[in-house]
Amino acid sequence: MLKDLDPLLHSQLRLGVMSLLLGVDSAEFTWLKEKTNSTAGNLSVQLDKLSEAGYIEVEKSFNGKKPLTTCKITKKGIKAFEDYVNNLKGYINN
Amino acid sequence: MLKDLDPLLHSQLRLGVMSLLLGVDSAEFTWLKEKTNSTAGNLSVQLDKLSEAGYIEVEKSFNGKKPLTTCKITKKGIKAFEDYVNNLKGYINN
DNA sequence: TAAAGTAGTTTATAATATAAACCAAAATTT
DNA sequence: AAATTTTGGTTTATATTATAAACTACTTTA
Repeated sequence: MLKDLDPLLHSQLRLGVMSLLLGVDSAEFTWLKEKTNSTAGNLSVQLDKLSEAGYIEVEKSFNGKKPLTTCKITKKGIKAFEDYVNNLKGYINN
Repeated sequence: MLKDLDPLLHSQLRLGVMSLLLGVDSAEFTWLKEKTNSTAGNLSVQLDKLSEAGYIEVEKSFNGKKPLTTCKITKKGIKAFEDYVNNLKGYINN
């Protein structure tokens, strides 16, 4: 039977962010923005959602005097991603 | 680079319908409703969207005097599904 | 023949995604 | 050195989407 897909991950931009974060130790806002080809506003909102869900950790610091936002996937995020992929397979593997 | 996901397919209910239709010759409205665990209203709307996109064909007939809605995936729908899955793999494989 | 069930559609509302507008500071241009 | 543009974002408004509620039309059952 088809399993429900975590609505937090079933969003192109949030899924893209999570996918990218899985492959790195941590990532900067601007890098994610470039890689996902998203607008800063949209990315900012979606990062907040992932952060509130505990799927990522967002650290806001300064690089000299410029703001620097760094993101890192959490254990919970990795688990959620894996579950999502497993459920998704029910849809796409016939 | 992450490819865009067809927004028509990147919806749990519509993806579920397409997935189910791939495995059968054709399917009745009530069967899809049961399998996807959706409400009739939601299913009706989403079938319309898939139909308008040419991803499925919807045939409305009568079973005796009861309405009977039958759905069938189209070639275009199969292609769109395959493309969607391929693009999705960029997000979930690694 | 009244009530309940079937098979849907239409419309209204809630949720979501996205874009536009904005902010503060830094770097660049004139 | 004052004005303009760029960087790195956030906030807010709007458009899109999903979902639920209400409705239609007909049928079956009590």
